[in-house]
Amino acid sequence: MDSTEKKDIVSDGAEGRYDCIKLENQLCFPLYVCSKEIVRRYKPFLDEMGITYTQYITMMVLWERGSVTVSRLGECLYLDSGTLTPVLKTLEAKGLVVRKRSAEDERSVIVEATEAGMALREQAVTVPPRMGACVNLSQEDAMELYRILHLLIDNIGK
Amino acid sequence: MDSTEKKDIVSDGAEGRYDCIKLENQLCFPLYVCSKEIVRRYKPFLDEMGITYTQYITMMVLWERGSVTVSRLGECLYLDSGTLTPVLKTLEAKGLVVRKRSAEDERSVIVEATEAGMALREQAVTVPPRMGACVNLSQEDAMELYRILHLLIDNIGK
DNA sequence: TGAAATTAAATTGTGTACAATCTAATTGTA
DNA sequence: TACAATTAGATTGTACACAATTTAATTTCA
Repeated sequence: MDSTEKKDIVSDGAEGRYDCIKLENQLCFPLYVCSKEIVRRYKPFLDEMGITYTQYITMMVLWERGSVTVSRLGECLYLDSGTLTPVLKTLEAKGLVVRKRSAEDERSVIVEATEAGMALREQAVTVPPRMGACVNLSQEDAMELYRILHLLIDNIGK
Repeated sequence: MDSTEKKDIVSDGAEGRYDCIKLENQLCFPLYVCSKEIVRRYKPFLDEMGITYTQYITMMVLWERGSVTVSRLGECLYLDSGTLTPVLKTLEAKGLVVRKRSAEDERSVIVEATEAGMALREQAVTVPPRMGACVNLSQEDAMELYRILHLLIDNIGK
């Protein structure tokens, strides 16, 4: 059984030819699934805050940096204006951010958190501990994952 | 400098309180970025085939399994009918798949690749080698990443 | 057996993502 | 200094992704 199985893997040319496009042999697919599913897990916590995941990471940048231009925001989040413009309009409609044209360069739009936006930070700090429990990776695996993902991001950026 | 820096990290209470919601301390964010950016890298290759990433992974399941129901497809791809129905209609319009109601259970819809859909497999096998070059991870890191992502998927599924 | 519960897809509505294009402001340079 | 090139955002169009709801078929079980 062992030897025939081994033989199969090597000799089965018909199977081997398409191995590289099997779902289970992809690296991209589990990446895509993990991203999607973890964002989905965030939803109940973010619902409490009345924002979506994209809005959440946008607020993270504003909490950390105060005010930033749309283009800087795009660099931080790997998103373009086609995505950010509607997200920022939504956040503005919710009263969490304000947008204003830069005085020095009228092309740029400066975004910053309002008082309500900054206040949301207090609810936000309760999210990671609760998420961590549900991700449930060992410290070593989490660090390894972190390291490799950032390596990958650097490589993709070329 | 070293000691003051160390002291800062420990003593700066104002910063420390919000560390957990800094973008750089997230695990989910690089996951989200990697997924997005890698899918974007696939685009030129998939454009040659005339399909999108979601359509590509759908075809992978069909190439591998022959015919499957929409719900089985959803289990494989972690997608629901709200996403799959329009994707499958598009693939059908392109002549790559056919959909038919199951005879045994009229609720189920069976999807399978057409001849044109199966033929596309020949172009598909050229994609992973070309993508691999652009991802550029060591064999060890790729395997580690694969392992941890699947661990994560298992954990999230609870 | 027949009504209630369950299941499978489809539909609807909201919110991203991103390519491509457009407009307006700024910069570079001949 | 005009004018071409660049840059910043916004807009448009296409394609997911998912929650919630709906419809139709099948199962359960009182």
